[in-house]
Amino acid sequence: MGEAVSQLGPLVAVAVPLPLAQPLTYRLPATLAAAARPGQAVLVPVGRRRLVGYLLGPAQEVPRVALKEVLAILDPLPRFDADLLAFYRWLADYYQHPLGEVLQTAIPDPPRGQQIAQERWVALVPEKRPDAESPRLGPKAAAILTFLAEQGSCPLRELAQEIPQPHTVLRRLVQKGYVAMSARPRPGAALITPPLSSLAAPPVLSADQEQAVQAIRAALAKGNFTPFLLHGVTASGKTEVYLQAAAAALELGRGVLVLLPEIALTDPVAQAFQARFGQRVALLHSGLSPGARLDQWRRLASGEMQIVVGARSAVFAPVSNLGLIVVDEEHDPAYKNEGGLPYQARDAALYRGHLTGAAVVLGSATPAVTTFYRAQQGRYQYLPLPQRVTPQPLPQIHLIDLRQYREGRRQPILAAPLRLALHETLARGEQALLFLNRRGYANIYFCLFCGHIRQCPSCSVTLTMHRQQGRLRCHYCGYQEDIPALCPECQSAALKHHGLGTERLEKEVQALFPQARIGRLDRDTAATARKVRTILEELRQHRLDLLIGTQMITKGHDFPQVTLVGVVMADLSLYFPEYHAGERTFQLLTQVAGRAGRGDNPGQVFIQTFHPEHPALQATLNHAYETFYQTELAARQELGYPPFTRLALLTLQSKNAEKVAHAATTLVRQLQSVLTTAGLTAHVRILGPAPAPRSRLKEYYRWHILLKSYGRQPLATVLAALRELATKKLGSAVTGLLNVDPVGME
DNA sequence: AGCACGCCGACT
DNA sequence: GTCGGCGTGCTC
Repeated sequence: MGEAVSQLGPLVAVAVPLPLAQPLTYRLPATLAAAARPGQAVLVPVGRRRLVGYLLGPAQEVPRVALKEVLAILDPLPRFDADLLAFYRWLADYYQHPLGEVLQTAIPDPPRGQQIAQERWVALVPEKRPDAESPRLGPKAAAILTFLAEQGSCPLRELAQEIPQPHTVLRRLVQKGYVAMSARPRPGAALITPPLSSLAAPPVLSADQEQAVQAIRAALAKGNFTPFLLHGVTASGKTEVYLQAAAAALELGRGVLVLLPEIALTDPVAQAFQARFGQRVALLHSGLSPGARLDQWRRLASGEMQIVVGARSAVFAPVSNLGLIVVDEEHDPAYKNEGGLPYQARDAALYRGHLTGAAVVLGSATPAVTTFYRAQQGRYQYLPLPQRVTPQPLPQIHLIDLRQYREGRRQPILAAPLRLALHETLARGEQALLFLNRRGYANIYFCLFCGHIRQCPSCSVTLTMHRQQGRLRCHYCGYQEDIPALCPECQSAALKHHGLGTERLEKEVQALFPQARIGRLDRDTAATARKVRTILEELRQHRLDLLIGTQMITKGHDFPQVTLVGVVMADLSLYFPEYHAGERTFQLLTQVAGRAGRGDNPGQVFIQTFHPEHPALQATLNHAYETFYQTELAARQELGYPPFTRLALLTLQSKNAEKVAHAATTLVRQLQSVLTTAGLTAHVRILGPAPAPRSRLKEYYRWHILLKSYGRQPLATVLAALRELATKKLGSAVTGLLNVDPVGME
């Protein structure tokens, strides 16, 4: 990144991974001054701890604070330059998160959480054991001593996992001399180099592709921020446009950032980039160790590699002289990070492009409503790719109204038309996919006698029955128990299950088609990426006739012999607690439907639903993106949802039910008065407080406050005030989580 | 986020 | 007098 020699004085600002609004100030010892550069990882003392922080720049003396010294520079190569820092600062501001935590999320070296260069260890002092003479010890003190006697010395962290909140007691044990505390360094991570591959030549472009490439080329030549929407149906050749745009950027000496919703070494887009550009491509995939990830960063930052391909966190990568950003499948919800820093990688990519004057290409067959709206407004250049580059027609889609296919009093899992189509497909020796977005056997287990429904003890959800494992499991916190033989409430044996998951679907379909070779792909059968590949490979080699699966099957590559796709229950995703459940359903179904007929034989898609009239389903039926978009946009306007408003969702949580409820009510009142004083009552609406859809999760009671804002600035004002209120006035037992531009409402 | 300090009720 | 639970406040 060609860092100029910095003029760092004796005082420096360092961002540390703590929820602090401001960086901390340190003295730079003379021995380090010459080597110090902004962006370097440094080791600093914070309280009694030592943390890895990042050097931001020069600082002023802090009144009434005795400054400590930077202990070491951990790596001479800066992790970021001034441009990247500006981007990180914007993220911190936009998502209302401390800069130190943004850096922690963005930069690979401290991989996660509090990566402390040294950790505190505890051990018994051998010559000093409590005996009959000693004062009596409490149960917690005794537990600590027993634990240490068994474990020998161990990190304080491990002790705290076993014995919660040991600090007060430990302090006294140390004072008495029974326990000793010390600091030990942590081991580092090894470096791994990525594989190389031979380079492929570009194919000839269609007229539409050519036009798209020319438009992007023109933007690159100007060097201004230019956003594009590349709207192309499945198999319309988006990847080739990305590749040639990347080649154009490289010719101009500019770097390329490619984001994919998920990434594995086998990802077709990732492979295409490697095949075309070889060693110039850094792959940031989930399988990399922290050390290997850092190695890729170094090569990018030094300019040795000019292209990075990765999942959402690659948006933070230090590409030098960034000129082109590609966000493939820009509508995909995987771009939204939940937990930690809840950022939207696609939105962040747009802002990064704005900062560095890059062309930003958002590609999708089913663009997010928000994205398409901006293209319609002329804020993004619209690049349509309406033709498939392969000769196959789009698959024929049938909606099955489940209400019309009851058989007596029973509702069959597969209605007659789908059963028939499956039968014919299998008889022809072709393959089929069945999609059901819920795993397990059944999702409710209850007592016919007293009505008791098995629920998770820590969450307000029903337990899902997993019959093969003989367990009831919570899909939110991982709690599990044996399937009870008798009702735990009334001891009755009249226990019954209800609802449908992939495990039961597999069993029922196998009973219908005893000869068929059936596979299942969900998180139960394919916990690892390798297992996913194995199952998909079996399908490709036609060692399976039928594959049943959750969303995981929507993301595979081409399966030329799959000619039938069945969606078993489209309604599952239609009624999620999300303002864009309709959009998600449309995107999901279009993607699933695209799995049918990728080879020589035409494809058929059957979608089972109780609501065939729903606009999202009608639009899927007719391959009518724009019709769907118009309906959805009108609904969003009516209800005041994005793109017409900006949302921020505040979740308050606590193990104490009364305290959260009280804190939520108080906070809403305070926010209302903030609105009134700021004169923003017309611009921002506060909805709630209301119990969250999952009102209890992992033992926490949860309340929601939703902010709806017309315009970006009013929301920023309120969020700044909110941060102030939330850090001071929530009460100790209540924590607040802020999600700017939330996707789900869970 | 940790981690320390200090207040206060419970118990020897 | 200790022990230990819990709330409060700080970290350069």
